[in-house]
Amino acid sequence: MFCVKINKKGATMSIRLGYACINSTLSSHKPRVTTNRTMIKRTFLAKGLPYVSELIEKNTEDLLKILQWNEEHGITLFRMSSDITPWASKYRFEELPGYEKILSNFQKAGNFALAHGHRLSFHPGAFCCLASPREKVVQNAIIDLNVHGKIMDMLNQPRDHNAKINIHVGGAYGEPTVSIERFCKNFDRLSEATKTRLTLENDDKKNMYSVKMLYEGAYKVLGIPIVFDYHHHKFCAGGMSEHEALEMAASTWGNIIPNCHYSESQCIEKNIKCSPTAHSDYVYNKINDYGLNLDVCLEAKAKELAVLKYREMFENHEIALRNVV
DNA sequence: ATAGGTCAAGCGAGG
DNA sequence: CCTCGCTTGACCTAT
Repeated sequence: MFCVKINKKGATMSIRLGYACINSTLSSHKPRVTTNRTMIKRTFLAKGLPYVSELIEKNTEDLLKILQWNEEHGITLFRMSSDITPWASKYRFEELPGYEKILSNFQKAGNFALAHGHRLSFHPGAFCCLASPREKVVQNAIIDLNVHGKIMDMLNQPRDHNAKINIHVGGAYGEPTVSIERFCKNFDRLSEATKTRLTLENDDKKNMYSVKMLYEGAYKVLGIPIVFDYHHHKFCAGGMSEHEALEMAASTWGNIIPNCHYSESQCIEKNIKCSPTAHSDYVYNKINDYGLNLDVCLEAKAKELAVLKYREMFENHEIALRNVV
């Protein structure tokens, strides 16, 4: 079924664009506006929770500022940075001296998002391996994921995949079928706040997880929706075309708008030798939605500027054309 | 103020 | 064996 969204100007569009973690415009302001204040281990050990609390208070204040900037620029899809709460797997938020303020900041930001129809998400790090054969690694992954679930709760976000916490399976260990079974077993150990929001993304390495493998190994077992990454699919297609893989991923979302990632290769953009999986600053091609209604997070180094540029290249142009016709 | 080296965690790919 | 890439450049010290 084809759904059409109407934006404020009354134009039709079937892709909502967003970006990840950093607003480059605001982070170059003085004083800078960022949610990415963090610290190295030595500083964490030396300064402890009071300093952590101080940074999180600033980060959470700035989250609201970024969302306000997004609202002013018509961007309603945003992936939050896990750096917003540095070292959060090592303490409980309630232990922080500024906890009340932090909770309040989170609530303000989350309520702003709800009030203006913004969709927020997380993408916890590559170190988060729920499929690991090593129990200690799994325990760390569970703690880290549950921190993200807790933050989504503090943000008053729904306990469903609108407020997604997206990860990769984390490792195939040469036996992907066995490893994704282990992933499913460990999924049960997560908190409700996390389980209800968790999604899985296809990998960019051919010995890891394609959309089809995620579908068979995790969606059919647990109902976990699949985030389709256009760029990754090029390196791990699992025998499917882009269209087929996107359709399959989109079918896992029920009544929630499917979330996708889109990026392009830096070596092509810059005409240099580099890893083909490294991301470009901007994106240059029109994203094919194959007639689906999608939320697409641009993974481009220029961040929000890449969203604005994409719109200039494609959406404004289309609107202009439509007005002519 | 800025440059340069360094930085929690896991895994897989490539040299 | 080492480095890179990944959710992301930011932190910290010396100058």
